[in-house]
Amino acid sequence: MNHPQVKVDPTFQEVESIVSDACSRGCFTVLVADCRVDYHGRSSSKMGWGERVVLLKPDGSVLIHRRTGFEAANWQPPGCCITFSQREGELVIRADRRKPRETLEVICREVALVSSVLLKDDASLDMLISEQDLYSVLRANPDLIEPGFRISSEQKGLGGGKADLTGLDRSGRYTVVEVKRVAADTDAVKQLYRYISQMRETSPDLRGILLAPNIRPAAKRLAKSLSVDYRTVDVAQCAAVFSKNSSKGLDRLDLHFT
Amino acid sequence: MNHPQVKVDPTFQEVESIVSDACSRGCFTVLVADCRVDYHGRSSSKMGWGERVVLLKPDGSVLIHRRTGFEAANWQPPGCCITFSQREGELVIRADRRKPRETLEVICREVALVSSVLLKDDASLDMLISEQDLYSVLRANPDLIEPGFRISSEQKGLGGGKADLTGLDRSGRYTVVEVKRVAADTDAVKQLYRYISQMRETSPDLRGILLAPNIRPAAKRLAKSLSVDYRTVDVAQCAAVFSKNSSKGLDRLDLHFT
DNA sequence: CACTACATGTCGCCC
DNA sequence: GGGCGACGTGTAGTG
Repeated sequence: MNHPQVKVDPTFQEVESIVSDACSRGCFTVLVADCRVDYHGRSSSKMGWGERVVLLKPDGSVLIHRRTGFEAANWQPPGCCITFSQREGELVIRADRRKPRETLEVICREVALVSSVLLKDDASLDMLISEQDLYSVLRANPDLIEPGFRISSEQKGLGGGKADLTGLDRSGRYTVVEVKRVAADTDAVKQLYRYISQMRETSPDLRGILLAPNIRPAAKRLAKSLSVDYRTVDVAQCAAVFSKNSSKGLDRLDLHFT
Repeated sequence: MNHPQVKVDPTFQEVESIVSDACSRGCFTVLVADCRVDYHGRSSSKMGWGERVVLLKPDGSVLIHRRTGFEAANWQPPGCCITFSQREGELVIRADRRKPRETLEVICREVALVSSVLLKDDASLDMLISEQDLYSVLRANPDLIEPGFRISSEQKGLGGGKADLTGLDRSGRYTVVEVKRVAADTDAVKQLYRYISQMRETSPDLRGILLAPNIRPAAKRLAKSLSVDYRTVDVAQCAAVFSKNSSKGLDRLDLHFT
């Protein structure tokens, strides 16, 4: 594994030299600094002096993390231009974005640690049970939607969006199915209803089924009032089916539930 | 400024001792490690071996950052329980969340750097032009909504949500105003329409105005079909008014546009 | 605890 | 490049 370059209590000179070297070599840089931060762009923010962890990535993204909280206090997305300068005994890290025009300035009065490392990382991040994977399992096991259900299309384009699944229920009624991997909220109901209301102009007998692990109370009420049916799907079971068959090297079309 | 504790190429023993010490003292920990990551919860993901930067915060949040990209590849929000263990020559960092039940495992086969530091940071992060601030400016300058407009209420609670502003237009027609700091999308129109449709039961002559810097075409069409009016607001101008008056120490009630 | 609206959301897909 | 919807969205405010 690549050795990180580390310097405790560096001078601003050392920070600049280490970081500019890091940038040119595509390194990931971590700073611990006593700084204040100004941001201007879609919004504006100002954060006073305090000690934070600053991440500088080789793709031009910047993250300023405070002691607590999941989200970065300030940031700049990938693709922005990072420059350094010194003024009045302070080190200024500036990250500029073009579109939308946004500027971020990290003014450091002291840097406690600078570290840069060339990260070797070719792995892919695989979401093991995405909404797509759910479709695969459902396509191979339409009974999980409703006993006797027959799927006729997947991701069928409709005005203003795509219907997840369409098909015929056991009584032969044409049905649009909206699949959610997480709890269905009112937006999911509205989304499904948008498809249905368009198609009902031509086929008034159309059914709508919202398929999700569970449903929020407000969404349930809305579904009821809009005559949209709701059915539960066991995502864990689908994930098990999916991973079981994936490990056998089967194509998604053959993900049969046994 | 507090000195960071740093160790290059630490043994797993050293990592555990440094990090457990860090956690107990409320320190912020940064690891550079060759690791793979498993996540299970609302979704599931698997990421193979690679070198990443792992942040462990004293509030229990975990972030795993890869070489590029703004977002963390895997994470755990604040409040989760972090434990360490060693098995088969690997260091396992486990972060568990209760609600929803989610688990994150970072399996390290090598740690290149561990650093922990007690961050001193009492500053507040001030967003200089929030939606609230926009209301302040609009309240003091209702003509920015529409010439002759008179505001009667702010954040008025309605069934299932809050109307940003209500008031009377120059002709005395009762009006609900939905304010957006960014481009208005279809959700904004739907949100406003929900308020209006409820209130139209009692006052059928009700107007709805969507006030935003600009509007998406789909939202514009929807607004038209639902008889919701749309007007632009210059957020930059409002921000200028806001900051100008704020610097004079004026109360929000007095943010007059001059 | 559940629901709602906001976010410098970011990201990826498709036109 | 802009529009549009999804996200393990997270977060704050409120009943």
